[in-house]
Amino acid sequence: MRVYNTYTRLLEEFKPITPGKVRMYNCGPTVYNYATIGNFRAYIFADVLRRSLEYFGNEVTQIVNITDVGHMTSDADEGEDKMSKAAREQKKDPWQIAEFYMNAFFDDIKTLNIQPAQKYPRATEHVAEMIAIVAKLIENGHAYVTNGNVYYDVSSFPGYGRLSGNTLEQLNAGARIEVNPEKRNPQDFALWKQDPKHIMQWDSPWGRGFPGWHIECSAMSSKYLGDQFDIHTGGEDNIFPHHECEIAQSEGATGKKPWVRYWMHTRFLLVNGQKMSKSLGNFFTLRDLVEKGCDPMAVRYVLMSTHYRQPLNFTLESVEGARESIRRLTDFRRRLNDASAPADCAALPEILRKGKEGFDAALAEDLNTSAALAALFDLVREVNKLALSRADAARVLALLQAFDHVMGVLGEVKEEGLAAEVEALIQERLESRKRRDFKRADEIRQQLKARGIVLEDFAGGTRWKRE
RNA sequence: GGCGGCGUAGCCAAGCGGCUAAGGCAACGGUUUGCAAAACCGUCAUCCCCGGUUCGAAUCCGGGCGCCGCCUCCA
Repeated sequence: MRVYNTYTRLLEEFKPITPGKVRMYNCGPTVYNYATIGNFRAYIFADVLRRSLEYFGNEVTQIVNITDVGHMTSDADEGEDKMSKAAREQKKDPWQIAEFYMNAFFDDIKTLNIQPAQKYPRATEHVAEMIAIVAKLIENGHAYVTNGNVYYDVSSFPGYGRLSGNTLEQLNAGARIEVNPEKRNPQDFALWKQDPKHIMQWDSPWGRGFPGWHIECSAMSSKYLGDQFDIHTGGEDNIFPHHECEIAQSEGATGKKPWVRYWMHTRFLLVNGQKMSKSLGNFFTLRDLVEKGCDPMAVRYVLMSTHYRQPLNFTLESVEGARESIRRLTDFRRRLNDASAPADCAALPEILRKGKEGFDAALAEDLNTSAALAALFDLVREVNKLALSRADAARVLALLQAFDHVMGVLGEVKEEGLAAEVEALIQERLESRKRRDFKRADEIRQQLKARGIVLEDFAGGTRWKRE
């Protein structure tokens, strides 16, 4: 498998530190609001990556953090942090806000068929670990204390800027930041802050305060994955400053390099070709889409079917298309039940082999999900031309399920029953057709259609599906 | 101003120097069907614009135009 590493800007052969075992950290949600489909693009990418690694035979330990300490909002918001702002607006305390939106997040990932990570550590439960790293950084000469605040001294870490492609000089030149006289360099970032107005506070060796933006990921990743691990993912907006600072913290504290072997970042999502924003009216949470009648699996399909390093243009039309694509696949699967050829099809093994080869090769090339889907649809078309035996159908089904372990859009085969009355009608219709009483047959089909049951006749009888 | 990326059919989207530019959706024709549905076959793109490099460019280079991300901690 090859993956694109943001750090080296190269496609690299993926080799986990421990063969067959992958340790992965995904930047998770800040739980001050519902996650948007833009956020979910990143989470679904992480999910498909994890599923692909498993598909290729790896055991994956996946950690997703829950940021339940406030990050600051934009400058325009006058520096109020996101948690406090939500708390004020909703007249709740920040802890309640975090609890509420964390649960909403768990509901949403279930709706999107995202496999649960092994652990979802919460920042507020790891403040002691953060303090330990900050202390270590001070001891190692990477951080300094002023007025109860602790800052990271970026000039002490020569690699600062490597991930994002910035240099300190460039950052200085473009700086629109005001000089904070407490800081040695304008780019120094806070590891621990004091502010009596802040609602969430903890005791520390430097006084009562709260942790800086970036320290939680350094603390929680090393706690659950060790001082060095394989993959770290996030949205492209995390590259700088968040991940840049994390590297400086973790490598500065442990002295071990590289902290992370492969950095993988998802590109942003656009809606109707534009940045998602409330003023443009193209701002969607998963719940917004479900309310509009979008099938969550179709949303998942849209989000996973574009390569993760391409901008994804999300449109309601594309969700509709995705729903039809899924239907083509589920119809295909359903039809396998009716396979009844007396002998195995000689052409099938080669078609399956080619399909799997194409699918695997696409995934192995930096998770090219679009190409993987193309290989799957090619296979579907070829198989649709064949007359399959029961054993053939089982072979196709097994492969389809293996593919869906990665895609996660088809779900389990549901053994759904029908009401006895409906069964009776279908039976009656079969008999009507035998008598060539097509009037009655069509009447029954109309009747069932009104109840959301679609009938399809084929050589071996009649099959049904729900609309 | 600095750094990075994108622009391929009505829509979504692969391809990143060389077979007829993948795949899905939609649309339209046909085969099949009692009628349907599903399925199958067919039709549907000179790859944003202009110039250049090359035997050969959607793919590389230069210049436009459009869109997107980042450029920090602040209270």
